[in-house]
Amino acid sequence: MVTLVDVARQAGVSTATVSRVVNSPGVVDKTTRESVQQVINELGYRPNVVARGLVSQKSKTIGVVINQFSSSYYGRMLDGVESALTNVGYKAIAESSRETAAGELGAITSLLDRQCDGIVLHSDKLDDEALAELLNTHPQIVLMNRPLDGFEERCVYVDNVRGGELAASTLCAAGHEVIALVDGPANFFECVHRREGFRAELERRGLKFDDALLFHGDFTVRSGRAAMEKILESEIKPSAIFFLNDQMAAGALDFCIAHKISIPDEFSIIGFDDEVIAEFLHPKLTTIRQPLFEIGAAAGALAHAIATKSDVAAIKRVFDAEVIERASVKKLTQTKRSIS
Amino acid sequence: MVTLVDVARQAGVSTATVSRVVNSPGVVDKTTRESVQQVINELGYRPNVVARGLVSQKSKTIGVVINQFSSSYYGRMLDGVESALTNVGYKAIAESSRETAAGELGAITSLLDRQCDGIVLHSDKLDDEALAELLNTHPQIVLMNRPLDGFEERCVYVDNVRGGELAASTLCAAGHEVIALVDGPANFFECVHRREGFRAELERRGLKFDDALLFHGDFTVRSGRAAMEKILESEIKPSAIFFLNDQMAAGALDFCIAHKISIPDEFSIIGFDDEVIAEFLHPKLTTIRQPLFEIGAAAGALAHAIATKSDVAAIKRVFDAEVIERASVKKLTQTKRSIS
DNA sequence: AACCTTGATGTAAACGTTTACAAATGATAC
DNA sequence: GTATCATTTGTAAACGTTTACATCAAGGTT
Repeated sequence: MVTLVDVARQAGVSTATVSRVVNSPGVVDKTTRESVQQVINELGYRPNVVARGLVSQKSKTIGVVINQFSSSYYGRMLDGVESALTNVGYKAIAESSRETAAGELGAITSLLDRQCDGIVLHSDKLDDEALAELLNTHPQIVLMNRPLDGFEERCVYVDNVRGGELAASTLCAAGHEVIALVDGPANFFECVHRREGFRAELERRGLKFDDALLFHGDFTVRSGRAAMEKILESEIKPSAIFFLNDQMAAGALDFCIAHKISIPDEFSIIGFDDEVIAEFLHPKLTTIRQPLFEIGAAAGALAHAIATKSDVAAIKRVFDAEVIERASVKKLTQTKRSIS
Repeated sequence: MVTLVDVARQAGVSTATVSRVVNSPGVVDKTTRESVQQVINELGYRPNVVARGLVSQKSKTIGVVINQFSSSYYGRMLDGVESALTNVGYKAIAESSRETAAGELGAITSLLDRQCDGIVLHSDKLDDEALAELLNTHPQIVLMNRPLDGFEERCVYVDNVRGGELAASTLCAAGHEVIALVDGPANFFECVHRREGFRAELERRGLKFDDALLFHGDFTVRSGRAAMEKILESEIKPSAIFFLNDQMAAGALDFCIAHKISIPDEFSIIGFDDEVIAEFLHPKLTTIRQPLFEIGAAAGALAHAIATKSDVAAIKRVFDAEVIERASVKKLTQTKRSIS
C-alpha cells in the first residue's frame, strides 16, 4: 500500500504538501503541485479513508438501516438514498436489521461505531417511545417513511392519510358507494392513517363507512385471500374493495381467479404501494403509489443536511401518494348508479 | 465521545489495559477487569471502529457491489451475503454501481479506499478481460453469480448450463418436442450457457433444436411480448416455449391474455429466475429458480475466507438451479404425443 | 540465596492522515 | 533600507486505537 509518506519522499516534499495537493490544490504552487500530482499518479496513491476519517472526525458516509434487502420496497428507497448522497459526494452504507428490534438497534450502533455522519433509519419494530428516545440521544438520526410526533424536522414520509383519501376518491369517482376495506396489522401507523383518510373522504362525500365492511388482514397474500372469502360471505355486498396493500390485493385476485369471480366486473379492487407485482396481476392492479425513490432521496438529503449543518428546512419531507390507474377498478355507469 | 483514554483515566489504569479488557479479557486480572468493565458501562464507552481499523489494518468488513438495490434479484443475494457475514462477526457494506461500468469500478475503488477486507462483486458491465485484470491486481475480490475462466477459486455462481438442461428436460418430460427458445441479450454469458444446456439436453433426448425456433429478446417485458407475437407468426408452431428469463415470459403471458390465447393449453411456457412476479402471473409461471440467497451467502463466505486466509476449498461455489413447477406447463397426453 | 517462571500491567510507538502554527522567501510600500 | 504582507512550504501534534516490549511482583526451583 502506498501512503502519503511514500509520495512525499518520492516527490521531495513534506506530507503536508502532498495532503494539500490532494485536498486543496489551490494553495500550493503550480510547479510543486504538478510534480507531486505526477508522483501520485505514478505510484497510484489513494488516500486511506480510514486514516482520514480518524483525524477529520468525518466519514462522509451516511448509514442506512432497513429491514431486509430482498424487497423492492426497501430497494427503491435505498436507490433513492444512494442517488441523493452520491450527488453530494457522500456514500451510503446499508445494513439490514434482519427484521428484529434488536437488529435495528444493533445496526444503528454498528453504524455509529463506524463514525457515520448521519443515519437514515427505517424502523418497523421500534415503537414511538423508543424512537423518540433514540432521536433525542442521536441528533444525526433521521426517520425514513415514518412520521413521529415532535420530530417533524427529522422525518420523511408519504402522507398516508392523503393516500387513503385518494383511494376513496378514486373509487367514489368511479361511482362506487359501498366499499369494503381490508385492513393491515392493527398497530401499523400506515394502516391507521390510510383508514382515517379513507373514512374522512367518504364522509366528505356524504357517504358513511359501515363497520360491517371492515375486514382484517396482516399484509400477507394469504390474508388477502382469506379476506376476499370473508367478503363473499358478508351480508352487505360491496361493489369495491380497498386493500391496504398490494400483497393482500394480489391474494384476493388469486382467490377470484380460482373461484371464477370476474374482476373488476363483480368487484372493483384498489391496492396500495404499487409494488412490481401490481402490473403483472390479472387484471392489472389499480393502486396507490408511494414515491419511494423520492422519499429515500429526501431522507438521504436530510441526513446529509443535518450532518453538514446546512439548510434542513429546504428539504421536502412529506410526499403525496399518487393513484396508478390500471384495470381493476370499473366505472359504474351513470344509470346503474342512479337506479341502485 | 468517550474514548479509551477517558476510561483509562477514570479507572486508574493504562489504555493498554482497557484495550485488553475489551479485546482479550482473559489476560487481565479478574479484579481489574471488572472495575474497568464497570467504568466502560458507566461511561457508555464504545470502541471507535475507525481508529481500530487504522492500526489493525483490518476492517472486518466486506464490500458488496451490485447494479441496483431496487430489484429482488440483487436483494436476495445481498441478504445472503449479509447473513453469512453476520454469522462470522463481519459486516457487509453495499454499494450500487448504478448500472454503468464506471460505476462498478468506482464502487470497487471506493470500497478499497475504505479498507474493506474483501469485496464481493456482481459485475454486468465489465468484460472477462477487464475482470481478469481486476482479480489479478486485487486478490481480495470475489465474483458473485458469474464464472470466469482461470479464476474458478474466486467465483460463486449458478450452473446455467444445468439450468438450461433442466428447462429442456422439464418440457420434454411433459411430452413437448417442438420447443421455441426466446433468447436474452447476445453477449450475456447466462444466455450462452442456458442455451447451450438446453440444446445439449434436447440432443441427448434425440431431439434436434431447429434454429427457426430461436427468437430474440433482451430480457425486458416488452421484448417478451414482441417475441410471443413473432412466435405466432412463425411457420413451425411450437407446443412449448422456453424464455430465458421471467420478465420476458411475463410479457408473453400478458400478450396472450390480451389476445385470448390460452396458456398452457395452446402453449406451455417456462421461464428462468423465479422472480417474485412469477407466482402472480396468470397462469402462475413454471420456472427455473436460482438459489440467489445461497449464492450470496457463499460469495460472502468466500470473501471472508480469503480475507482471513481460512479454508477456501470448503466453500461451495457452483450451485444448481431448481425447477419450480407451477401452472404454465401442460402435460401432453401419451396419445396426443404418439399421434403427432 | 540466586535464578528462573509466570502473570499482570504499563510505556510508547505505530497506523496514515489533517492542520495549526512556524518559518522562509519574495514582493510591496513607505 | 526597513517594515509589512502574501505566498508557499515544512514541523509536529493530534485523532483513538493496538501491541511489542519492558517492567515488576510473586512464587517456584535448585
